[in-house]
Amino acid sequence: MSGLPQHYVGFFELVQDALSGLVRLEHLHVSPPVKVCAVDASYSDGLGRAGCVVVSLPDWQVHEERSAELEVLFPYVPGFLYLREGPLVVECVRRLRGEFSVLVVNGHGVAHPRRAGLASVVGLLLSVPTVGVAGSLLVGEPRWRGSVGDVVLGEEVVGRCYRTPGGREYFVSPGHLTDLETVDELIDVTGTRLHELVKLAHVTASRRPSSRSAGA
DNA sequence: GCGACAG
DNA sequence: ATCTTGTCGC
Repeated sequence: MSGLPQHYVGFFELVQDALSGLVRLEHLHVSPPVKVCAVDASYSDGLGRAGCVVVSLPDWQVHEERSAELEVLFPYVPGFLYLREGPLVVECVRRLRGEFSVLVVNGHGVAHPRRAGLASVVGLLLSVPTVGVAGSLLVGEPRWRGSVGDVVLGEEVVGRCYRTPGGREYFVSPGHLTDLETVDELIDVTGTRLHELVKLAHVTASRRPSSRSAGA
């Protein structure tokens, strides 16, 4: 019922533990104007498709879009999203030709049971700065201070949270080569619309690839 | 044993 | 995530 062979779960946990030991949370200064890349995945039948989009801030101009399709081999299991979406995301971002400062991943970074969510794993494998943006918490609890706040895990602040005018809540955590301050700076630039970057990536991931990919 | 649980 | 009609609101 778990969706993953029981005896493999422990192994995948070890892999994730090893990866989390390689995660480096260091400051990446983000100030406008800056190009960021957002990535997300979509599914149809047994096919998965990731889409990524490079957007400049604060003008929100789209500079490049790319996508990648792969057969889906893993089910979704909380805590193991990297097995399902990691390959898709990595392949998609690798197809980008242009540059970007930070990769925004739909999922958690270090706000994870083993401190290595999809955003962290992808950042490690691609050696690029990443942050994770999620619509709900996997672990930890929010400490609201108005429309923004901290995501606390034990005694440690592992991320930030913010509430949109519409009441939606989002949780942001560093993935790799970024830190809480980077997250704050990103939220400063995008306001309460950081998740809209992921939304753009989702549109790209949902759109079937045109004969030849688009770029700048 | 029971509930929680990114996408 | 994804499958879908109706419905609420600017």
